[in-house]
Amino acid sequence: MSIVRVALDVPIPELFDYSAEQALAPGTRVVVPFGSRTRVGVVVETVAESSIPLGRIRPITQVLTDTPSLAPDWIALARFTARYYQRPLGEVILNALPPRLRRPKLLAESGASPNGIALTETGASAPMRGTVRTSILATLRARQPQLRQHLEALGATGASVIRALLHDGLVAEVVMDESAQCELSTPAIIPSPPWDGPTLTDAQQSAVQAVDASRGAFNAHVLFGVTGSGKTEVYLHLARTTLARGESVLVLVPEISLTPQLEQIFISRFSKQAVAVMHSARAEGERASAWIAAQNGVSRLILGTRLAVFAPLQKIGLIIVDEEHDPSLKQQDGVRYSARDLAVFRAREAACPIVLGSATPSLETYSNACAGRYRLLRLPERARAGALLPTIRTVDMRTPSAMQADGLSPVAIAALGERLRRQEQSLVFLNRRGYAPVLGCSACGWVADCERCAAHLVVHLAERRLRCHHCGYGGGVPRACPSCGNVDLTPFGRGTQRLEVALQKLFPEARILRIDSDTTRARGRFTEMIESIHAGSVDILLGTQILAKGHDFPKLTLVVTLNTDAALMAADYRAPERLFAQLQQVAGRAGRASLPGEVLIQTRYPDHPLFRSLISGDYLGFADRQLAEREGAGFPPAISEAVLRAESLEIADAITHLGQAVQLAPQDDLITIYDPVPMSLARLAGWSRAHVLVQSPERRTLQAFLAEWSARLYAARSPRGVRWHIDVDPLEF
DNA sequence: AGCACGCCGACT
DNA sequence: GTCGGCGTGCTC
Repeated sequence: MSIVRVALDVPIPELFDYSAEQALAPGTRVVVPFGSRTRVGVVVETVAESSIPLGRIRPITQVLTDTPSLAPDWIALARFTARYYQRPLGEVILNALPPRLRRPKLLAESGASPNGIALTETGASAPMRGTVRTSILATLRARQPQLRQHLEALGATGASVIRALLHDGLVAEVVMDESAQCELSTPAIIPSPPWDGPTLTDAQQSAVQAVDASRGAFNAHVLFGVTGSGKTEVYLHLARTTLARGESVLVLVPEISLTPQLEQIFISRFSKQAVAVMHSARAEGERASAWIAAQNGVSRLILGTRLAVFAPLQKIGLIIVDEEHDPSLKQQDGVRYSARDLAVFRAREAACPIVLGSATPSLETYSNACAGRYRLLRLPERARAGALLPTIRTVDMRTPSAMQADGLSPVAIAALGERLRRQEQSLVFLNRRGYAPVLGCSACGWVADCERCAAHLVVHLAERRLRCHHCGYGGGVPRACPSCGNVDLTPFGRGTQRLEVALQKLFPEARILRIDSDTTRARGRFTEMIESIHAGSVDILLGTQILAKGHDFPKLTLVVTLNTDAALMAADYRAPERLFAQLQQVAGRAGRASLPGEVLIQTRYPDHPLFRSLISGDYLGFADRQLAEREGAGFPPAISEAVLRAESLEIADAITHLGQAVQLAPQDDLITIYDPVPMSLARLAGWSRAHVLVQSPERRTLQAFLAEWSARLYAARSPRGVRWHIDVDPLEF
C-alpha cells in the first residue's frame, strides 16, 4: 500500500493524499473520490507517509492507463507555472491537458471517434479485426502488458502482426510474438520527403548558422526582421536540422488564424504525420490525438497557439515563438501565463536554443538582447529579390479639408483612385468594427450604454442592432431617445461598416470587400475572402486587425490607416509599443511582390517621433527611447509587476476587499503597493473590477512576496460575492 | 469551485 | 407540518 499525492483542479493550493495498491509514477492520471464527487487527478509523487490522518485517506478509484504518464520535465514545467503565476498546481496541470484527458473515462470509452486506430490483422493465424482508439497507441510502447490485453481483447492469440492505422494514414506495425511480447514500430518520418525550400539569403543563412551553432545548451535568439524578410524560411531550416538530430520542435504562434497557412507550409515541407497542430478551436478528438502523437514521438513538430507551450514533447531540441511580441501569447483568464516566457523556461530546462521572432520585438525581449542575455539576429531586407520595403508617410489631418468624406483625406482618396486606375489593390485599415462606436441623442446627451459593461454599445446598421463588443450583449436600435423622446438619434464616430458605405459612394465602380470578425464569422468565409483577393476580384480591402497578420497579397500596393491617434494618446504605457507593432504589421501588407508599396498614416500628429521611427524603419531606435522612458518612469521591463484583481457586483465591494487584502500583505522595503483602483474597463459582463498594483525592482523579491501574500489570501476566506486572482506580468489595467 | 449540512419563512 | 432560501465549512 502506497500513499500518492494527487493534483486536482480545485482552487485550493494543495495536493491531496490517496492510497494506492502500488507506487504510481509521477504524471499518472488517476480517478479519485473527492467529497461526494469523482474527479481526474494527476499523481505528482508517491510518499511513504502522509500528514493526513490515516482514517481520512481514501483509495484511488482507477488508474488511467490509456496514456503514458507525463514526463518529469513536463511536471517541472507545471510546477514552475504554478509557482510563478501563483496558481494551484492541480489547476495548472489539469488545464494543460486536452479536455478528453481531464474526464474520468478511458479514451477508449469516449465513444466512436474518427481519430481511432484501426487494427487489422496482416498475416497471423487468428482471424482478427477491430478498432482500437488512439489511446492505445500511447500505451503501445511503454506498456507491454496493457498492449497485450488490448490485443487479446480483440482476439489475438499470439504470433500476430497487426497494422495500426492512424486517422491520418500513418501506418504503424505491432508485432506480438509467440510468448505474447509486443513491439510497435513506427515508420521513419524524417528525413523522408525531398527538401524543396528556396535558397537562403546570406542573412537567413547566418541566422540559421548562429542557432545551429548554439545547440546543446540554452541559448535565446531574437530573430528580428520585417514582414517578408523570410523568418519562416529560417524556422523551416532550423526545424529540419532539429528533426534530423532525432529531436522535436515546438513552434508557437499567437493566433489560430495564422496556423492554417503555417500548418500547410510545415506539412508540405515535412509530412502530415510529423506535424501536430494544437489550438483550442480543434475538435476534442483531434486535440487528444495531437497530444498523444506528441507524447509518443509520432509527431515531433508541434505547431500551436499559446496552449501548445504545454505540449508533452519528448527530447525538445528547438523552440520557436513567432510574433513573440504579440499580446495574445498571454492567457487572459484562469492561469494567466505568458506562453513566450514559459517557452523560455522550457528551453532553459531542455538546454536547447529558442528563437523569438518578430519585426517589433517586445521591450522585455529587446532589453534581454541589450543586456547580452539574448542574441539579436537581424534579417535586414526583404528576402524576395526585387521586393522593396513600402514607402511610409503621414497625412496631416489637422487641415480642415482633411476631415471630409467620412474620415478619408483627399490624399488618401487620390491614392485609392490611382490604384483603381492602375488595377492594383488597396487596403484601408480601421481597427474598429461596426457602423459607429456610439449612438447618442444630440438633444439631451443620452448615450446607448451596455447594461453589463462600462462601455458604449456599438451601432451595427446592417443588422439594425446595438452590440456590446466586450460581452456580446445586444439590443435593437431605439426609434427615439429613451430619455427625451427625440427621434433623431445620431451615430457618432466611424466603424468599418460606415467606412464601407463611404468608400462605395466615393468609388461606385470599385469592388470593395470588408473583412472583420463580423463578415468572417461563418466557417470558411475568411479563407474564401483571402482567395478572392488573390484571384484579383477585389479592388479595395477594408478591415480590422484580422487583415494585418501574415497574409501576402502580391497585387496590394497601398495601405491607408485610419483612427491611429486614439492609441497614440492612450494612458497605457504599452500603447506606443503596440501601435508601432500594429502599424509595422499592416504596412508589411503593401508591396510584397515586385510592385512598390505605399503606406499612408492619417494622423493629427504627423511629426510624432513614433511615426518618424516607423517611416525610417528604425524600430530599435524607437525601442531604445521607450526603454529609457520606462526606466525613468519605473515601468517594466525595468521593474517587475503584478496585480491583485477583485471582481464583485458592486465596485465598492471589490475595492473594500482589496483594501483588506493589502492589510494582509507582508512588509518589504523592495515592494511598492499602490491604492486599489477600478480597472480601466471598470465593469465587464456584470462584474465590477478593481485592482491593486504591486511593483518591485527585483523579480525574485516580487515572487517571494506574492507567494506569501497569496498563501495568506487563500487562508483568509474571501467574502461571498467577491472573487479575486493575481495576475503576474499583467497586460491589462 | 462544488456540494453538503443547517437553521428560518410561505405553501400544499 | 415540509420545501427551500443561501450562510458556512470541507474536500486527502
